[in-house]
Amino acid sequence: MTTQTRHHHGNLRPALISAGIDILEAEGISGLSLRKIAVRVGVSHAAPAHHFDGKIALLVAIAAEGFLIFSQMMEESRDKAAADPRSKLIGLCQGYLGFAAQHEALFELIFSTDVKNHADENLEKCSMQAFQLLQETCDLFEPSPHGNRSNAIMIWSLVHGYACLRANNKMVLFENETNTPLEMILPQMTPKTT
Amino acid sequence: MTTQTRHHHGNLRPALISAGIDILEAEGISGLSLRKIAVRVGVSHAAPAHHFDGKIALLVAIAAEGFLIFSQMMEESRDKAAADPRSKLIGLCQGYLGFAAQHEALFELIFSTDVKNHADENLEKCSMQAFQLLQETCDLFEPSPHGNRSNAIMIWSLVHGYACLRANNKMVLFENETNTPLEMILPQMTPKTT
DNA sequence: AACCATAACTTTACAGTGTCAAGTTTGTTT
DNA sequence: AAACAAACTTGACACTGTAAAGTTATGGTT
Repeated sequence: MTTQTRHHHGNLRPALISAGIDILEAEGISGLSLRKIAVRVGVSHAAPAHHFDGKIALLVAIAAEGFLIFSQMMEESRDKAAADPRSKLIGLCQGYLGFAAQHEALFELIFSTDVKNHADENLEKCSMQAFQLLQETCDLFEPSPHGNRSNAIMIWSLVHGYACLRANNKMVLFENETNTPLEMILPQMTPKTT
Repeated sequence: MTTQTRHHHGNLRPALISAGIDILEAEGISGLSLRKIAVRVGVSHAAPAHHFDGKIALLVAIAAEGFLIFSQMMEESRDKAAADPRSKLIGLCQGYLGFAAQHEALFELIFSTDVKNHADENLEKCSMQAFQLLQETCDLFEPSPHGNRSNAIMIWSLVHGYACLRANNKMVLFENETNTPLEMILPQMTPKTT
């Protein structure tokens, strides 16, 4: 009941995830260690082991949280956009790119091999939710003649690749077109008329 | 002149790079350590320090080598394709995807933050060469109304994103369309008539 | 109220990592 | 033959993740 220092932290699991995100954003993936997280939360270096089955499991939990922020930014940006399908899609993609730019390390983490190779139910749920947003926004358009979902695959690939290449500074190869807006590279698709 | 064990290895630098690639392909990025590389080459754990300024510098050298393989696969695949522009482009992109699939860890490395944040002349040269291939293949088509290079930006983003998402098994979300061929998502562009 | 089982956390220890400083061997130059 | 620089080794250090064993708090039962 009192707020004095207790032997039991009491809320350690979420605190570790939150501290992990902080360190991640400040120092990048390579600067993130279990022991640093433990110090920041004010707990012994072995404490995380009682809440996460190894470092990767903590990374996965952080990644799940990352997917939530990811979804949130995409949804918010889409909702702010005008009502027509193309504006909605561009808004969503701007959210995608915004997340990649503002949460560089987190973006790297959620698509990292470490995380992908560690099956986790909650992570699966959170990542599905993010891609569901993309899917349903693509569904505002007529399906491609090539198949129901090839629009979504194309858009997703396009915006993801664009985000990666921008993060890698590869776009500087294209001189001063560094900020090529989405409008230029998003292909024309026909909105549904329903 | 003799082949007996010498104190001096004599060819250590390239040997370290080569061993590094081997371990990388076998165990992934997280399994790659300087000491493992040293052991595999049959040299002391501190030997690499005399040829590379720290681990990252060795990773960068490996990445440069990776970009060479990358270019080689794209070029080979493009040259095997039919003569028309679209076939050439699809061939090149198949090389791109083939590299990402067959050299998963190397693909991850060459686009990693560690490597990108370490300026290196040779790496710059090798990566430029890879993207030059993509650029010149896109130049077989009429430039987009949005600008000279927006075709290349679009194609590059598209194929890179597609490669990443496939590597991350995210395509399973799209049921059995896992192997959606490039033809379906590559947009139509008008070949030059020269 | 006393007790105890269990969860939460600490302490200690260990193997593996990258890096540095100091030594040894080899090859080359003079 | 001597001197010197390059190539490599040895030993040490701080940091990492993980495991085992010990300590402290919590909640429930009687």
